[in-house]
Amino acid sequence: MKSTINAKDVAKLAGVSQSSVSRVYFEGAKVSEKTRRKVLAAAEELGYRPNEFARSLITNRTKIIGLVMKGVQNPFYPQVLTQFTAAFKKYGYSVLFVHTNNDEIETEDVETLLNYNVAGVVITDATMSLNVAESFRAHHIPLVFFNRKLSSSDFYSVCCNNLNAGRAIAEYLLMQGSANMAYISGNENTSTSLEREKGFSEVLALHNLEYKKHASDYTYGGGYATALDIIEAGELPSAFFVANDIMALGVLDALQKKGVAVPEQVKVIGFDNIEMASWPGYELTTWEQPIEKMVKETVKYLLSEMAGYTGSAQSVEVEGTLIKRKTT
Amino acid sequence: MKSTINAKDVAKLAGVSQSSVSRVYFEGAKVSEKTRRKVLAAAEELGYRPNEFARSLITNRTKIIGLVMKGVQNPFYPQVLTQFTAAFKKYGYSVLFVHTNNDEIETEDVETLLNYNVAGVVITDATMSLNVAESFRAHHIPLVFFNRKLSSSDFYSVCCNNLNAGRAIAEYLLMQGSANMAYISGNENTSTSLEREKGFSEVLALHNLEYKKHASDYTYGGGYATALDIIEAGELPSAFFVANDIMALGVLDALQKKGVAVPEQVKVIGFDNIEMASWPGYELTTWEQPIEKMVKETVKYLLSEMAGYTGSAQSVEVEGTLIKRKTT
DNA sequence: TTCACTTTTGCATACGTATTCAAAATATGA
DNA sequence: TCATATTTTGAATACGTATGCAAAAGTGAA
Repeated sequence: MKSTINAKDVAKLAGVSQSSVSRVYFEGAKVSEKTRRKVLAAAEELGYRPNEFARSLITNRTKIIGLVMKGVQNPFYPQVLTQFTAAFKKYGYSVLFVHTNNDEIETEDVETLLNYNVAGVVITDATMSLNVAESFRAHHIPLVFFNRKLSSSDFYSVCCNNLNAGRAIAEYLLMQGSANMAYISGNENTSTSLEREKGFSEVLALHNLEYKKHASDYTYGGGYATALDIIEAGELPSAFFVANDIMALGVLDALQKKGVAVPEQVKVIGFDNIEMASWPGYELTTWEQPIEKMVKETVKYLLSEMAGYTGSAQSVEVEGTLIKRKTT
Repeated sequence: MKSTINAKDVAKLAGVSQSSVSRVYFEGAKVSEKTRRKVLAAAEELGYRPNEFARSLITNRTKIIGLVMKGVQNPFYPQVLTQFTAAFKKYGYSVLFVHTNNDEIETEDVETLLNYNVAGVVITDATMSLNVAESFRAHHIPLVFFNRKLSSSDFYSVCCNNLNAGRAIAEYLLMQGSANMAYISGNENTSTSLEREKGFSEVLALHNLEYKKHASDYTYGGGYATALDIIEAGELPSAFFVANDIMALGVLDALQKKGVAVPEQVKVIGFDNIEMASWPGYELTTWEQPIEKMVKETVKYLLSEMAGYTGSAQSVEVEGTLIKRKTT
């Protein structure tokens, strides 16, 4: 089998010109039904597939989306990854996966994205300096911050409505009769953690209630250690709002270890609704992030920007839902 | 900023030919130190980066590795994904992520990999028909099955030594005084589940011991349901060997729900050593798969095949380690 | 200096596709 | 039927790079 069958080969066999072959494979080009059939038959016979690199070279466009991710320890993100790949596949786009250890995407990875001239970029977990974000803009590469906002917010971002979620959670806990609450935060420089807290504190303030804030880091270990500290300091509240599920699981395990009854002594509510939250061992009440919708919004924007770049910025917020289980 | 600065632009500014610019960026080409400096200075000034697509078009090679994955619900695999991206990055390769829902990779995804003329392919979770695997061979694209073996084993595979692991686990449980054991399998057509069982049963047979096999599916829910069935049928053994950790966690939760004491009444041992196995709520004894080594072996093979294709097949088995915790 | 030899450079070309433009084919209308 | 409008086609070219080949530049010995 010859490894490189090109449009010219197909053209010869089909008895048409290379241009016609090209047109058959180019979305929206005009070809008569007759030549289309001839070309497809010849292509089938030869096992022809258009060379993506030649295409990209001449169109200066690609069908590759760069997806930047950091925290794969949190099961929420792998799920995001697969949903994105599935969603993009529908439109013929493939995903170039970029993993960063640091919070901020490394220059090397930025170069990769630029070298491959990706059609668009999704940043999930990680952050990106303003400089770098601007350089994508200069190249007219659309960019979406997924579940994060850049402080200078003239970039597009898609989030769950964290403010409303925080409010609803506070109201729910109040309704359940909790008065002495605590918030266990994620990494403190993330917009998600800050906004969840903001909504939460707003509502408590309306009821003239104080709450204690404990800084943590969005990891299981962090949640576990933080809860242990709180218990040992004798500062147990009547309810914990934990900034994400994986931390909340750590909190639950710490409570269990210390023999604190959930939800009788302490209520716990998480955020994300990862699969593990529904496990019989946990049955965690939580706030569901509507991943499908968020992904859909992201893809919609990227597709429209790829069709015609505007660089428009917006902060899209999708509403989530409270999932009541056994920890409240 | 002009979006497309090419080698000719750099050449003009540096006062050399386009070929010289090309040679500066081509690994192993000969350029004098003087022109190299001139070119790099000019490139820096213009913000030049070589166009990957033009490169790939002419060299007929790429720096893209296709990574095919199915089960992201099992935390083992996201970890594998990040380790691969990190390892490949060192050598300048990027990862094209392909997610498949079915066990077998879909034709559409195969086409994607071929269209992008990937330099190599890693199949982790999924399987691939012999036909498809052969077509990669026909294109001289090296292929590694990671943690899986194809039945017709003339393709390269890298696994943990599952046979030895199964043996060691049986011996360990025997030493702990268990006699009446049960194996909870993963998907039954996977080489991993079969080989783990084979080693396990070998050793038990040597001691003239029977064991009960329960078919399950490598998911938490599967482990949970299977264990519940066993308990309700009154068939509780003195020890469970569970084919992976995520299932073992389900088993532990089922046992806890039914008030079965672990390890007093039943011992449980898993496989993989995912992060959650070490959580205080579980403390699962398990078998550690040496991911780093497995990844390293895979990358080593792919790099050598990319340097010069041989299509050689081998079944590499890396030894794992028993991690003793509180469930045995 | 001259000559032989090695290294470096530039020219020209090729990779496989999309796209412009003019020519050819086809459809339309009277 | 012919003349005109419309659609389809093919030839030629461009995209940005790598590379074979020959010319140029550099090196070293005598």
